[in-house]
Amino acid sequence: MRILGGKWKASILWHLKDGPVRFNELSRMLGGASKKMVDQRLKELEVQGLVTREVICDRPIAVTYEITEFGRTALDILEKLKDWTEESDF
Amino acid sequence: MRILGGKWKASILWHLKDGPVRFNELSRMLGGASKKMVDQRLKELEVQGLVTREVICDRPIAVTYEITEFGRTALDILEKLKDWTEESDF
DNA sequence: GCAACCAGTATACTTTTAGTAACCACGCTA
DNA sequence: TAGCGTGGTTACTAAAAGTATACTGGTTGC
Repeated sequence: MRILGGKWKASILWHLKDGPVRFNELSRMLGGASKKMVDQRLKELEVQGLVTREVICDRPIAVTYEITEFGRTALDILEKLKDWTEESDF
Repeated sequence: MRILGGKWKASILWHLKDGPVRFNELSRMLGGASKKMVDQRLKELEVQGLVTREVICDRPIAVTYEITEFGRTALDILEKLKDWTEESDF
């Protein structure tokens, strides 16, 4: 729970599952999350090795975030959790 | 995360896996958790249907908490999470 | 030159969660 | 009858998590 808990980490991983996504795109996907939150969570996920940060070009500054193989193993478990919540009546 | 998150719920379910446990016994098992914390989490788990509360009013007031079948399905997933954290280097 | 977009940073604030300490009513035992 | 253990409750504080808003410095397109 310390590693994957909180309001946003699972959502971030979920939104990265189909490939790299840019910072602002991700912010929009997450709707209610402030940039600060997205930024903080991404930094944590990067330190944890679940996500990688890549600067695509300096000129029009572009950064993408991509889920790692290790991050996908986390996502597998999060999907099981999701299935469980959907089977029950929460 | 809203359902199973927080610092104590997973530990409580874990300690109930081998059968009913009394309130104070559970408090001691959880070490650093105050009675208030244990009480609050148990109430939530009861509302969620993961745990049942039974008053065994033998005259010396005794209450036990027991994990439900549904609670065990949650425990299965929490064990997967635990395995995952142990495979990685957290 | 201006607006809008990019990837952030800074600061202040509110809300939620965790935790402490003291208390109650009851029963048992020395 | 004093002190312990049982299952709580109440009032409070501290810390973590999240929100809001403004800001920087650069780029793109008109």
